[in-house]
Amino acid sequence: MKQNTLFKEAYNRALDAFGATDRLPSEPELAESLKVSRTTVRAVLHRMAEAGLIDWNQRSKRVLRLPVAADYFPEAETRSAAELVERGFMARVMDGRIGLSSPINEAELAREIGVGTTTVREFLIHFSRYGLIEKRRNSGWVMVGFTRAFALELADVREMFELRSALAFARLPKSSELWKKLAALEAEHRRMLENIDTEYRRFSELDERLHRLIHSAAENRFITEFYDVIAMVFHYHFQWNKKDEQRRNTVAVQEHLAYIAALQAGDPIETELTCRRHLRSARATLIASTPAD
Amino acid sequence: MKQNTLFKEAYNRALDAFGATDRLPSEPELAESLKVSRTTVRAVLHRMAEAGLIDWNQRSKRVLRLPVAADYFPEAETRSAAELVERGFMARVMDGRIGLSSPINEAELAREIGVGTTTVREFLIHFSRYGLIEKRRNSGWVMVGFTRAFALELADVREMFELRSALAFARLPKSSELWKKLAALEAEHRRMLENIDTEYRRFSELDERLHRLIHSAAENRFITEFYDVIAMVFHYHFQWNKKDEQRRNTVAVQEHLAYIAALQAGDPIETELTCRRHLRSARATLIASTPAD
DNA sequence: GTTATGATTATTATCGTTAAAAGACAGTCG
DNA sequence: CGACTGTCTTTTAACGATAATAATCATAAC
Repeated sequence: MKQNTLFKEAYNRALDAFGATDRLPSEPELAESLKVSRTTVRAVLHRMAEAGLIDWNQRSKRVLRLPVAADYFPEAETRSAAELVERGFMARVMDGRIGLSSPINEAELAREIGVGTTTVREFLIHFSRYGLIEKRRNSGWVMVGFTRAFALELADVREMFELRSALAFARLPKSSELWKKLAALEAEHRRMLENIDTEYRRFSELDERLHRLIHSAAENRFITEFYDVIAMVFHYHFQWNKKDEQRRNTVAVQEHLAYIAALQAGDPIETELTCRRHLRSARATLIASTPAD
Repeated sequence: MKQNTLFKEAYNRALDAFGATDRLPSEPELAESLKVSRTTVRAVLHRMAEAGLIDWNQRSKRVLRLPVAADYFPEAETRSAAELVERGFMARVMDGRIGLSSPINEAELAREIGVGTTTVREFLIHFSRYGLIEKRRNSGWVMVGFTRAFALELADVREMFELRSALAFARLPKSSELWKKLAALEAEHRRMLENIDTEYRRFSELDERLHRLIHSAAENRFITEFYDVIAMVFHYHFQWNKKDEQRRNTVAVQEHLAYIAALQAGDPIETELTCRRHLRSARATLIASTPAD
């Protein structure tokens, strides 16, 4: 049966929002801020009243006491079956329990993760869009990606898309919101470079934000969505290949800064040059950590 | 419950293969040729024996009589629930019952098509990879594609990919198998042009084969897979927009021939020119039939 | 008269179950 | 001895059922 994880998660977030105010807002307002339906909001309010946190009578929702740690639901109970499957699957990919050409067994995964087979199946169908796993009719799934060929093909498309996006970015009117975001990212890069010895592990997150920002200039859903594939592959790649990480990331931050400067100058030639240079090292890093075919 | 559609379909195909020979091959051989497991082959043989078609005793499978129409299972019973859903959904998109920003109701679709909700759900998850429908959390799906913006974004990526593939094609060594396939397609184009008045409806199929051939030169799974999206959109577009079809297709065949000639000449400049010209008209046709935003 | 509430209805997320189909294994036939 | 068969085990495909959640609608409060 479906677990009320959404309710529990919303309840926890609602507790976080118990601020200075001694009255809670209306149901529709709460629904809006918690991003859930009114039905769930009402369930949350009922529980708060039961727990003696508020005195709830129609429109009046008076705060009786502030929440303490014991009022929160354990975080584990706030994860839907679908999330459990995703985490469980990814963990298995990362630690190698699911490796290249491993067969993937729906029932076994479901049992281990503790969810129904349907949920696992739906996750795999969805995940197959990234091209890393494939299905054989009336038989199981196999991991096919993470080969060198896969990485090369991914890198090729990435370069095509990013170059186009970067040139579109350079052409943006100076009034665009994206320039402000770029400036903010530039500042973050500089801060990171100053403390690179301690900060270099945060690079992969910064990298994703910069590339997504640039891709957003293309205003093309196919390009934007393709970045999901890249992000996933790089995310897992970064988890694997820790060798030389600090040096690689330092170089990458510098490449980013040159790239950002070229964009800000609106110089297409320099943009193309710095973009290519950065993507070339990203490609090399990725390729180096894939098994040879 | 799962229906034995695979068995029925394999049985029908096995009947088709009842040739001159009076003995059927071994189980593993049958399994190989029918592309099913031995389990299914044995079910087929059991049924054939019951129907008096063969005398089956261990390795001996003697043909007693040739199959007649009544021996076949009705075609409707050979379609899996998943296929039913796909056809049912597509039919609804084409005849407009599911239109732009229509909400899509899993339970309702399932009831109408006569399958379980899970099957519909899995189809929708899979189909969502084409970017035409989107899901809202804990709520239904909506049709979002087939807008002008979607068409423009699709056309942009298509041009990027096809240009790259075409240039790769032009660079292929003359020994490549792909040149033979291209020559065969060229001949088909010429034949079609001669009888364009009667043949023009077959163009869309020819178009897909040519473009898939060209894309295959890129040897990139992301490019190849992207053509699935294009093919689907064009397929449905061709179903809708019958206006002016003969004239459009005549022009397109001529553009194809020029494009093919440029490829065969191995001339990159001319390839790019003819490729762009053809894609420009394809884009115009597509855009013209999408609703303005 | 607008916005909020309470009650009701519709729809999704997820599970457990079962027939179909695939796969494994030991024994048998040529 | 190697391929084939019969039997048994494992796994997928698909269904129906139910709690959670969203959506709707009439009424009440401001």
